[in-house]
Amino acid sequence: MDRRQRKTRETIFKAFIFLLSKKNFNSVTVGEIIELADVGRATFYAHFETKDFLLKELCAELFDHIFCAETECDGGHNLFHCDEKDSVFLHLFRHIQKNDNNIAKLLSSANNELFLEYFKNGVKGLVTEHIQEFSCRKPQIVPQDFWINHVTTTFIETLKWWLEKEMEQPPEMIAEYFLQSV
Amino acid sequence: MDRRQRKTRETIFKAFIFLLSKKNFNSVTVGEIIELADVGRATFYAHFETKDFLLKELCAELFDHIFCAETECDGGHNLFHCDEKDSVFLHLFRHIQKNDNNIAKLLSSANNELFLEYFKNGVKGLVTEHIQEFSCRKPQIVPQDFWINHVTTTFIETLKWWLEKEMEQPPEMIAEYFLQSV
DNA sequence: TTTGTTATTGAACATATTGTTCGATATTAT
DNA sequence: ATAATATCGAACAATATGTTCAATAACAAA
Repeated sequence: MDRRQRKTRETIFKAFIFLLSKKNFNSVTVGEIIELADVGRATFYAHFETKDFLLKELCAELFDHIFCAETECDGGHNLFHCDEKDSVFLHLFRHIQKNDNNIAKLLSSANNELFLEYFKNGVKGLVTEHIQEFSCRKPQIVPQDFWINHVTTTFIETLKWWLEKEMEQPPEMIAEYFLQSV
Repeated sequence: MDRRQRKTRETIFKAFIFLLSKKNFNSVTVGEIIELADVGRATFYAHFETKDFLLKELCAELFDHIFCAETECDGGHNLFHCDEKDSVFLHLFRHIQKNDNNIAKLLSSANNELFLEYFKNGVKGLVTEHIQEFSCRKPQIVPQDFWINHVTTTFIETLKWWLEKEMEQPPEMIAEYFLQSV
């Protein structure tokens, strides 16, 4: 990809993230974004069809690499499975707390619903792969897809609760809360 | 309240609900609402400051009366406590399935996030009042507000799951799913 | 019924936002 | 150097927002 493209793409993302931390998605206008990013109007629309597409691509950039880490289970960069004793979910909590790339910031912004909805898809994939670790606690009567959904949303809601508390608890404790309540 | 006011207020709500069932909140315009409701532009703004206020007042009208039913525990209209054996939550599931006032329709529309967020506040109140019924299952280590939040969101997510399945299961079964998984 | 009050109307209005177009300019890769 | 391409900026039509105002209709109380 052209360096110019990469640059404008990044500055637009940066401006967008900043504005999302100030106000909610609906009231952020394209005009504000391009003014803050200092790019031409035509340039914006050359990159993103609409504001909604901008959001989708931002989500993809933020979350996608997190949820495909199992496949590349080789080097030291792997977030998951590096320590057999620790659960995948503890690693996720840790990774979010490190706050490398604005994830925690966005997940706890006024628009958290927006991002959490996207985030949920990734978590659901993880849960589905690790569902056997929870199957012993599953009540007989509930269907499997209900159970997967329940474990997933319990993770999400645990995370939301943690973010609202401004992550004052250590990730180990939060992971324990999650595991205990499910 | 003036009959004229009540009438236009209702027709605006009706038009709004119809449009929300067709497309998402952001793409519904004031122009569409007043055209469908057949009221003047000035009339709309005499009733509602903005589209967001319209949404809030609609939520209030739909949900508020449901969540203060405990106080008026006298006549046969009472949704809760009429049968000591049944839980408050089973009654809620039943009431939603009856679908008197578009609640199920809106909760399962493309905008369900919008309404469920509002709905959640009411459920949280109910859960808080009935939390002792769940306290025996509460893990020791989790704080009380975490536990209340968990029970609440489990209810909400159970409801969402049910709505996605188009309420094919009887409310008794859903209430059982909910009670078992929490 | 009459009278004073209030809600609605419709049209016009300024303002803001969206998404597109196009020629000129600057940057990149070969 | 040259060809391709990204950006610019300004203008543009189309749409949406929210306000204003005088005329009209519906209401409540006498």
